[in-house]
Amino acid sequence: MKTIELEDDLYRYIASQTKDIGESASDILRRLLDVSANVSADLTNVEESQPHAVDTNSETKQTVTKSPVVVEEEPTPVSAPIVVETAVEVVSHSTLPASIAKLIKNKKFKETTVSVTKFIQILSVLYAENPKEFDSATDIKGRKRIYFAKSESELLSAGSTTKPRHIENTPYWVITNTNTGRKRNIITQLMAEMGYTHALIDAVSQSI
Amino acid sequence: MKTIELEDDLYRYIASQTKDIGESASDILRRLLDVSANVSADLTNVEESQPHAVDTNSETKQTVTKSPVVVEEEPTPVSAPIVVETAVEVVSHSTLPASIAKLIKNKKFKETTVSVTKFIQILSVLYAENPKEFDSATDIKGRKRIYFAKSESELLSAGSTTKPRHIENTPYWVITNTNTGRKRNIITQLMAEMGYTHALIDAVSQSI
DNA sequence: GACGAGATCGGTGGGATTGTTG
DNA sequence: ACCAACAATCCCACCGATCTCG
Repeated sequence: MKTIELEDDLYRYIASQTKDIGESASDILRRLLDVSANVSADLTNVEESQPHAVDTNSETKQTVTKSPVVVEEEPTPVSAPIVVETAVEVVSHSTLPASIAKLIKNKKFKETTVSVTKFIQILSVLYAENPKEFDSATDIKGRKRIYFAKSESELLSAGSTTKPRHIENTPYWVITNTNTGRKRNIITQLMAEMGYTHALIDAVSQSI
Repeated sequence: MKTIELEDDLYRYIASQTKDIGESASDILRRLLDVSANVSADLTNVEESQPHAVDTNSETKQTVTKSPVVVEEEPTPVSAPIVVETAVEVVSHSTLPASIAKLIKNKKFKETTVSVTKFIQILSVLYAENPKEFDSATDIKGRKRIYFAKSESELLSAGSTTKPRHIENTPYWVITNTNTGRKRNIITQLMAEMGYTHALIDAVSQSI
């Protein structure tokens, strides 16, 4: 066995070409490159685990902060009205404000109890505000999963049950199978990389 | 960067497809698979500059071209973001600065809190700066462990739980299971043997 | 691949701390 | 016995995704 390095996007592309569950990198590449296998054994290493440790779960810490940004609450019509679909609620058509500062003050937004919905909306607005910065900040990722991608399949292939969701009015998809604490983390990391101020970042994270 | 394992013959086949001297595995595979590089390359300028994304109406221009991956867009009632295809693309190698002096001033680098990450990056750049000197300096070692080797297994066999890591864009692997102090030591010893000035060595060690 | 959301808890990686050696 | 240098155990914070609950 030999080891080679691949840039992340290339790796994801290759992974996404998996046809059979459990295929190795070699299997996939052989198919793509049309190179037939030689007849020899290939072993797969199994990782062993460590005894576990104490669990301190601090992913969800609540600190109430006031948003430092003073903005008008008036919802500004954005070019594209977005459709919020919920099984429970009645809200169907809403218009997202043009800036996050406004979004998090928006009445409809604040009334939402479903954090995934807020999560997606925040991302949508962040993209609208600055597509380029958003673009380059989407490389944030967890230990195994990637958080953003331009296709559902890319996210699916980097983890199991990631529950990808499309971000409205955006070429991006996000992972959704996370607790609220992690959703806040993702927003925090993303905004930090996009260059937002600490204060605004806090306010937005808090709003989920 | 991601690492994958390939069966030997497949590896040899891919290596044999090298067209330009010094091509990386990614370069070769991109050509063979017809996957273009994404332009992102976050070569964050050393001398600062993160636009504070407060202002909105900036142009929405998409420049990232994607691989053959199918992007499934959800039908939106209104005009979806337009993806402009670009032919231009160059960057494919590492996004690290070319010299340690720059590396330790780099914003992204300084923001990193994980010392292992910085450790690896420093080594990667040191190698890039002077592979030959680096080469001959890698013989430094501890009482039982060796610190550098060209393969993971070599390091594993010279100690228990050494947590070897591959140094990007380099044929080397390093030991990682050390406290920060020792990481500094290793850098210090290495750079000393490579002939760097005391001042620079200090600055770099300090930066971890 | 079809119920969705997300808290809970098992897993893992970082590296300070503690044990070991000359 | 003590000290400095080194090794690697082990605790903690972070991350993933299963599983509970509405």
